[in-house]
Amino acid sequence: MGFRLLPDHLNREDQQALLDLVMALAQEAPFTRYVMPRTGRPFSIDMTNAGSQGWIADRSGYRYSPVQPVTGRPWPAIPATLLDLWHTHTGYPHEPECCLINHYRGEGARLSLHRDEDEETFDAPILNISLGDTAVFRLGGPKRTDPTRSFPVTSGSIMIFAGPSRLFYHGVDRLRVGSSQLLPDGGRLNLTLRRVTRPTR
DNA sequence: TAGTGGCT
DNA sequence: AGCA
Repeated sequence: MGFRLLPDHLNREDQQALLDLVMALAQEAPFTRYVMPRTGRPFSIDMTNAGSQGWIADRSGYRYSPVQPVTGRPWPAIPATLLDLWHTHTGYPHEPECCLINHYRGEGARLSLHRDEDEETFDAPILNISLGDTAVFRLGGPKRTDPTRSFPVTSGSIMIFAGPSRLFYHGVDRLRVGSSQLLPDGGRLNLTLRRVTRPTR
């Protein structure tokens, strides 16, 4: 089905280096708690982005934006380290345009079952990197009613959603708070690298 | 009808 | 897993 989980793939130094990059990015593009379309209810996680396109949400819907909606400034560039990981693990012949960064601060932080489907193209895989507390992850199939399975995703783990799994439902049920000491204040960071627009060739 | 990146 |  094209889904791959690489448990504990990144060593401690690589994880720390990525954490430092994220903290630097967050100085330029602050983490924001978005609200859900229609209901206006807030998410339980904070988000920011790097890249030419950033994933955002507000009462009118989900979409990609070239600027941070609060500051109006462009997102910072995707660091070379992450571009390297993208090419190594996806083999996709074009650059990713979005690195969505989700910050799960602790108990109660979750992301219910959904698909990444706001992109113009689904040809490119999605690369997912976990830092910090272990997440109880849930993976389903192409329909929301398909059977799901759940499994822990630890700090330094990488997931690749390629082929059919690119559009599989997935989510985070909860954190195992305190399972990692990587983040100074605990919690979990998740980076998802995506191609947003269809490459012109 | 579909909601549904949520809640019970 | 089912909901409304």
